[in-house]
Amino acid sequence: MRGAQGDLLRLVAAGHAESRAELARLSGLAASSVSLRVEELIGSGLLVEEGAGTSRGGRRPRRLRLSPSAGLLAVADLGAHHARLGLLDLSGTPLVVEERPCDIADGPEATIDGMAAAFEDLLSAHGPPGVPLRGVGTGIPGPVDPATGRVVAPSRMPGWNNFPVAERLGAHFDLPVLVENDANLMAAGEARSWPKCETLMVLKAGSGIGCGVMVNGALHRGRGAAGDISHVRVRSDSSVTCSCGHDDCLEAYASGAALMSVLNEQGIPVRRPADVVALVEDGVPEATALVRNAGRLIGEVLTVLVNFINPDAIVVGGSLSPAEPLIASIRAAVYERCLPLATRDLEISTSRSGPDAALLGAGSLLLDAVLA
Amino acid sequence: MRGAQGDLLRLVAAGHAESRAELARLSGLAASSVSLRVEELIGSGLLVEEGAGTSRGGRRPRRLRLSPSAGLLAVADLGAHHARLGLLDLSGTPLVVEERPCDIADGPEATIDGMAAAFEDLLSAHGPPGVPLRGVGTGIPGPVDPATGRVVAPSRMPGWNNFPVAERLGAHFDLPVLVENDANLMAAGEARSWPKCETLMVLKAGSGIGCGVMVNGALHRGRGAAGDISHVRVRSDSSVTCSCGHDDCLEAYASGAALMSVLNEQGIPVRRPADVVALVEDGVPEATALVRNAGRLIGEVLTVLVNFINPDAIVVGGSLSPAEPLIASIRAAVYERCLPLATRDLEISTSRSGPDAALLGAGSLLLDAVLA
DNA sequence: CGCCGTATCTTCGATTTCGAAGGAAGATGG
DNA sequence: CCATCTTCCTTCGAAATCGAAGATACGGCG
Repeated sequence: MRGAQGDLLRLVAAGHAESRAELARLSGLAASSVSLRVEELIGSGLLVEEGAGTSRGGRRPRRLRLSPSAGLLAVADLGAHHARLGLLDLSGTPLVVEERPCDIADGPEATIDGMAAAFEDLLSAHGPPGVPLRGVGTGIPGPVDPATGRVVAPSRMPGWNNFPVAERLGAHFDLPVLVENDANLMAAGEARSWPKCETLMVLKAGSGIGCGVMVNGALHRGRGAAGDISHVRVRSDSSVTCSCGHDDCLEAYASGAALMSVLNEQGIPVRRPADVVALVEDGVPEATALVRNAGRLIGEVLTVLVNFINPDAIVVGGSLSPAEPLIASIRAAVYERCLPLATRDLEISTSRSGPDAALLGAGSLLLDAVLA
Repeated sequence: MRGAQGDLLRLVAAGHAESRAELARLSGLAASSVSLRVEELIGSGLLVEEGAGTSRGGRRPRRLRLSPSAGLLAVADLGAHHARLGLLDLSGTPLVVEERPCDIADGPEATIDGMAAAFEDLLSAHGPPGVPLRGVGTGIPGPVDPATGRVVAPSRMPGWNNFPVAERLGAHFDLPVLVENDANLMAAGEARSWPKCETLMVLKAGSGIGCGVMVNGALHRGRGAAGDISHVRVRSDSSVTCSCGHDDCLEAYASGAALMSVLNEQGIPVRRPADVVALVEDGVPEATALVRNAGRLIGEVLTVLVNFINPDAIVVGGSLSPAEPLIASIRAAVYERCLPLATRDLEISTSRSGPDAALLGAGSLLLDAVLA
């Protein structure tokens, strides 16, 4: 499962290639070599041949797929008050996804151990017998040092600073382990649905505000905090001090948490970002105005980044993203203020991958580790 | 000169490898294959063996260099009122560099044809006989569509909009042609001096403000305008309308042109950005205050980008960059406002490649086209 | 229907690449 | 000064890869 052999598997698993001919084109190998190796992979039970594809004017290709028994990945997306967990096959297709309550305030040990136990539950309940688990991974709602798998200076995860999540998770499974920021996972997940995008920005608007960037098919990590936009200073009349110690951070005005706190002060009770969305859909003017303002502020920040990075698309996800005024005012700000060249073919839209985007992203990134 | 053979040449030319052993390590090929191919390349006169390198504990490597007769590149960096031109060998080392007056207001045809003539002059005066020209390239002080080599909506190049620079230049030389934004070229040039940087931002502060980004050793182009920061809205008391039609663009406050126009209004005559630098060095308070303010505004914009991209270094170049207060106030703004994780090992400094950075960058990018 | 063009996949000899072993040249350390 | 270690480079048989030619399968067209 290493080297060039892995490259072929990766191309099939990632959905880039479906036939020997496509593999030859994408891998750069000669068609004959591809055939040989595919035969080996089929022999070892990792690939299966499955019917025929559609003709492109000549003989129909024989479709290749990863064998369902090639392996499983256990992935999670940790939120503040709940975790989404799933089992994927090696091609990233979910077998099961479920949501469990879980409080990161319980501390890292309990949370990670609980996650490991939940993975075991899922495996025994839904894992086909004889199919090996090949990797585990999770998203974290805070900055993660990619090299060490540690949480670094999270603003909304008390007790987690510097905790070695990857190590703890790896203690339960002797397998490749992935620990990554949640917005980054969303970006990796969405990227599979935007195959023609060289540069993709994914904004996660939930309790917090996060952002992930894919450049040329790879996640841009920088030194670990890349994609952070929550502590950018915004233009504002009033002056609010953010938990980071600076004034007028985007997060202090436009995050779900900020919106909820304002609404609660106004006597409108909300407990989760989804409640805010519901209020907007019910036409509650206070909520709509707040969301619209949040979108404008986020959009103004994106303005700078769009001019600079020239993404092909911006995907807005997260629990606040179903609120129409949010994305509308983001669009307005970006299209009004950015350079024509940057916005000419820029698409700004909601998720194509749906609520499991982060889990899919974890699968996609884990695959690289598994097939290394 | 194609394929794997070219990869070895490229590694030597780019300065990444100096011996067969290094080539083997970096190319992934077996040492024996490298030896074979290097022998061929020496046989065909493209590589030469030159003395011995320094030992790393064992036998000394036999140093490899590109043959001086392997070829030449003719490169230029077009400014508003002058052009820098040079001849490089294939390893990017300059043979000659000279500056000529030249006015882009004369229009694209005259400017490009003049450049071609200047290249011919340089070749006949300084080109070693028998050494073939293998590529030509130039930097443009405006946005360039990388696919077509056309100038796109330049703000300070009247008459150039949509002009096919690459085509016009290619009409004079039947060779690979490179046309690229000047800040992008600077970024590519600096990257050679910052080998350990995965992500590098280069800010060009001259008459205009430009920026180039290198990600994982490659120039990030986006859809052509990537790196543009001049039309970002800045926080300001007054309100100035920029040539782009929006209010309070960075360029309208912090570009060399903007500083010069303010100084001239104050009765302090300046004609070039270098004059502003001279005033600052002479301690003229009006100039110093202006430059300091420009640095603060630029720094505030960089703040957003640093949090987002997490570069390993920011290089400040351009004709305004020798002014100490500029870089000092950029540093102050970035270090004060950015996330600790993003600034922890961030270096902000002036050019390591000197005034020829853009020419070196053109050489570096051209090499890829020549050895393709 | 049979022929042609096209695309996919396989066969097989020629070529390239690998990698283990060994020679060459220098550093290190008694 | 000599044994030993490290690194660099080459040699040569084994193995992987290529690529041209052919076999297979499909759509379209007269």
